[in-house]
Amino acid sequence: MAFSALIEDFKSVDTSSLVDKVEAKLVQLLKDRKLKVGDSIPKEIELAESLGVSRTVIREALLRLRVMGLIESKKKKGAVITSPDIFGIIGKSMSPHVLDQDTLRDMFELRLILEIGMADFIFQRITPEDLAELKKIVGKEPDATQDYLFNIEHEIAFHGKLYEITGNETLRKFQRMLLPVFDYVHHSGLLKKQINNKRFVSHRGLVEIIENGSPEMFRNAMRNHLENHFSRLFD
Amino acid sequence: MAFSALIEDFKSVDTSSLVDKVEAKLVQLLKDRKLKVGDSIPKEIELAESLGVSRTVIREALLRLRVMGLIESKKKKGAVITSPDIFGIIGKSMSPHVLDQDTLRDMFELRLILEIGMADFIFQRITPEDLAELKKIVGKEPDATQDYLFNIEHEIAFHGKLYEITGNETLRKFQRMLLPVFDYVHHSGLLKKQINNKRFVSHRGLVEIIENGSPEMFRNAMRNHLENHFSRLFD
DNA sequence: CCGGAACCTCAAGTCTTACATAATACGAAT
DNA sequence: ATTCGTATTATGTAAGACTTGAGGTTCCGG
Repeated sequence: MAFSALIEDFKSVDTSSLVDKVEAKLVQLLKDRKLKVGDSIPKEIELAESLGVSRTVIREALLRLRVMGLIESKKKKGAVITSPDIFGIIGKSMSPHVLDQDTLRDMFELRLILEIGMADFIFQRITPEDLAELKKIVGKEPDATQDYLFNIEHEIAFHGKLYEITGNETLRKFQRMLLPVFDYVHHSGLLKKQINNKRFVSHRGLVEIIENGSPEMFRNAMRNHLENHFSRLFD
Repeated sequence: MAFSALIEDFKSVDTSSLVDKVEAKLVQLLKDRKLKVGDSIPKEIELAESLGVSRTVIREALLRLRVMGLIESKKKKGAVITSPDIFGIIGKSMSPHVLDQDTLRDMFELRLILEIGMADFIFQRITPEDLAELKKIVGKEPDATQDYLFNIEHEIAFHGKLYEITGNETLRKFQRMLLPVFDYVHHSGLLKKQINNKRFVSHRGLVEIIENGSPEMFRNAMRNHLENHFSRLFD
């Protein structure tokens, strides 16, 4: 079919803007050069001249890379490669208000998935100090009647510590990004079912399992601990 | 100490650039106005005038929002709000080559966490059609001696289907982002331990559990299924 | 009355030039 | 030699002009 081939050709005319092309070229340049973090790239003017476009276009392309966290530009040094802090970047752009409801719900679920799934890493990497700190945290565990804000604070401290124990920095960042979303979903009217405050496995119980149990036991206990959230999703 | 207080004061001097401020103002504007997707924001020139800065600055601020996926600008229409596709955005910026080793390893682990943690959602939301498709996929499960590429393809098909079953679109996007990273880490020399090809619980076994078992059983089976990866991390 | 072609308009995209700012390098002065 | 100031340099900000392409309008022909 000469026709479909032709269509394909038409499709392939680049509808992309100048900046798009430059951006692609720069990214490719970065990849090719096997750049390391801290390495610096040519000056804006040099790039402009060598690519035959204005400095404006170069700046816009560089700006994109900067927003994506690929580079960082200093006043005199020019631009240097940086290791992108993925979730830091998204975190900025992602306040709950701008996300649609489906995504919000998805992220709510994502937290549950993570905390159940990370059992093995907790057991593998926990140190005696970690355990001591966990015990200290649950030592102050408030009962259900206690002040609401204090409960929240305690929740964050405990679960945050668990993430920390996994030794997975990316996971922690991810959690920090999820945190406001989770809170938002939890309290906005997004989930129809009411908040259930039955207590299942407590933080104390989880720590007990971390100390004497297995990842398998922990997963089940955590699943149980999170039952209040699950029931709002599933019932 | 008057000194440290002074230092604190000095820290609080506004080191942010003009564009930073404008960006913040715009984001705030978006939040305040309770904008809906598809709504459009003022023209660049108007913004420039009303904020008292040059169009250049406005453009850069807008560009940031665009890169973050908050807005989209058309030739004549001006800029309109869009629902940000979080992982789509990062996916673009995030080829394995630009990530440092720790982050790569973190993301490798993240996949393991997700697949173990998502058990409940699979059981809750699977449909008979999903189950049939899973069976069809494992029906073609290659044995270990088979062609390497075919194995990869099969892996992706099977695990990808599991993500799909969870009904969590954000999770799927996250996985698609993780995929190349996982593959990269798996084959680069990042993990010292050799690839182990012992077979543990098979895909077939997982499907069997999905059909007749419980989330609890599935988590353990999946943990076992992924043992080859875990052992490379832990041993 | 309707369809559509030619034209117009507008806002974003691109380019150019000029100046401001901040970090570094280097040299002079104490 | 240390310190201060100055020159240099590359990014940051500004302003103005021109280009482009998508939307709207007019007006002609059916």
